[in-house]
Amino acid sequence: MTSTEKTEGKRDLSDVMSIREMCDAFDVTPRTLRFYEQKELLFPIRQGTRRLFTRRDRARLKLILRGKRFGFSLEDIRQLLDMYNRDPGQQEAQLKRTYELAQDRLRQMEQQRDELNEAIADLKAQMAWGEDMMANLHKAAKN
Amino acid sequence: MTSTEKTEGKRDLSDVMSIREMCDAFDVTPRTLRFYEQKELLFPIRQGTRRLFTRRDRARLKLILRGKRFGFSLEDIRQLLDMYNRDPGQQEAQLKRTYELAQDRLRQMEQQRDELNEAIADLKAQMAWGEDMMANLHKAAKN
DNA sequence: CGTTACATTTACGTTAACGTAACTCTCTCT
DNA sequence: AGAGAGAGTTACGTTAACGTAAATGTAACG
Repeated sequence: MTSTEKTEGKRDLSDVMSIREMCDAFDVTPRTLRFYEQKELLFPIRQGTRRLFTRRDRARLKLILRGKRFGFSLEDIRQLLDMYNRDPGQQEAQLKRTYELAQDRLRQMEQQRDELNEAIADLKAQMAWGEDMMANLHKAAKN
Repeated sequence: MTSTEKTEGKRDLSDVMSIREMCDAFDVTPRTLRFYEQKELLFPIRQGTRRLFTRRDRARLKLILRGKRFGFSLEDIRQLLDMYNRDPGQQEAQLKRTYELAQDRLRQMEQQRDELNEAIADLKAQMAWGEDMMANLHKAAKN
């Protein structure tokens, strides 16, 4: 008991970051961290009124930011994160579900990329047309 | 005068579409057309209270929808459209300006595509990792 | 003339992810 | 004790492109 209290106490008090340290470390604003807490994406402990972000919070934040880069919404991310910390039993089904979500997202992203490529090609074509127009305008001006 | 009135009258009354015809032809909702009118992207004439969309409106709508595919905002599109119908004189500067905007947009789109490709690659890597996890879970279950 | 079928106007609602006041609280330094 | 630095809370603001509801109009059909 005493040893457990001691080690946990050590972990909680030493391996902890203030809101500003978090902002500097992850390049986010305080507002963002508070927002994520409100959305139940992070659960910093409180020292009086101050937030103290644990190792666990930092791990979650890393995943959150990665998820955002993948284009997942915060709500999607919250659900995924929840799955991994609830019911530490049936890991398999959860992993599978995550994998499927990732597959869906991957398909969306690839389709989006394809559409973007199409649009890029179209726009390039239009621009070539525009170059012609400009060239002709110059010729017309010379005549 | 009389001939002008006659021809213009013919054009305006025959070559004109109702709001529903427009919706069917361009696959948009009435709300969208009214919204575009309010935003000064379209200028349908009025028969009493009804809107009548002219050939010119249809041409503009085509450009609007194309612009949207390119990711331009309606406000951007309005400005571009305005340039082409105002001051039919200095076409050159306007064309150049449009061309530059298109170039900017093109760069944005290409960058966006690149970022998307990066994210896709990352996500694929993560998924491969997920597959490993699942495989290991199965092995662990068998032992 | 009643009803059906569209059209129109007006104006508030939606969504995501924070930004931005405005004000309070708590320390710490001097 | 005064002052300034940071943290915290509350709550409204932002942006784009329409959606949607409510009330009203009007044209044609039977």
